[in-house]
Amino acid sequence: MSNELRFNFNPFKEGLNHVLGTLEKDIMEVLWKRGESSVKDILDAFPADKNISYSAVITVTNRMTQKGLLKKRKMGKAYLYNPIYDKERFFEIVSKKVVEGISGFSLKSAMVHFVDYMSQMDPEKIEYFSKLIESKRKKQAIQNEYTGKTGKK
Amino acid sequence: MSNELRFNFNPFKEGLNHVLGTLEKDIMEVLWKRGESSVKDILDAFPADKNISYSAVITVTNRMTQKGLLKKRKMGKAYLYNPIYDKERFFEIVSKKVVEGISGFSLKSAMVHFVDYMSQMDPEKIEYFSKLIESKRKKQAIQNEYTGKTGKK
DNA sequence: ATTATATTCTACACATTGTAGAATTTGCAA
DNA sequence: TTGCAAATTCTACAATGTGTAGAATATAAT
Repeated sequence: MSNELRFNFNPFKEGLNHVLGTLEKDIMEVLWKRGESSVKDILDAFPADKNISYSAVITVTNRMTQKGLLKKRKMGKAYLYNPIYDKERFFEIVSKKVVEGISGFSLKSAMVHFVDYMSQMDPEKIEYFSKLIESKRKKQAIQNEYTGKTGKK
Repeated sequence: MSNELRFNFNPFKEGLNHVLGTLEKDIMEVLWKRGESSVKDILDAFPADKNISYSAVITVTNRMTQKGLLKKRKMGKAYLYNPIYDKERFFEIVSKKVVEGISGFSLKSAMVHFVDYMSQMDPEKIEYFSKLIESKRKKQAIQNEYTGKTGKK
């Protein structure tokens, strides 16, 4: 069984909802905040006005477990759920996969729009990015000296 | 009625299937190749071994029309379908939206992985990219001289 | 052993995509 | 002008993903 994390990216949503459904997102956020939690814990953590059944939560946490988002372990009579990836790592994984995907889809467009996007941001952002690239280029240049290669991987 | 193009991006597929279903993709490719075509034209353009019904194609072309991918016009007794965006433009639109999405999702990760991705490519690619950025920075610097602003939008 | 509580099972709703049969419409040709 | 071939529309089912929850069942702790 492949346990690799699978997801879709919806460009028309925001934040975690790019990748997760509404309830999935709520659950994920509770787990990241509280750490390992039972279904009851999760329900208790929801705002009082959020009316959602025990069953609904359990169904979704189990689906998330199958999807490779959560792991669970039995503790007493209940299961405790915990994210497989912490929040940073999760964003990391999604970013990587989407960036690779969109780069493979159309590298040139991706580059152009990426720069466009950044140019609307702080100059700091673009600065940081420039530095990232320069350091990468230097690394490559050094490697090429050693290997005599062209840099193509 | 909002006619804006809507799509999901599946990072685990390839090429057009990042964004389109299998049949949708086949249809789109026929239309980009042949230009305006009837359902029959599309069916004829499919490889002989591809067994797909007239109804199936018509259903999907109509759904694609609703989704903002195709437009249709009546010609004789049949409808002719045509992509709203040519292939370049389509890739353009998808790239832009996904890049904006993933940048908003996690700019720093996006930057890092974007550079990583390119560093596995030709040095030319990274070079091109560096230039894009530098020219953008210069443009901004000039603008700032005029406006006295910080560059923040 | 009882019981509160947690799980499992099942199921329905909606959205997207693939698929296609049946019924109906329609344009053109004779 | 009418009849037929061809095209459309209508309807429907399957699979997948997500939200939702009731009913039945299992189980741990007292």
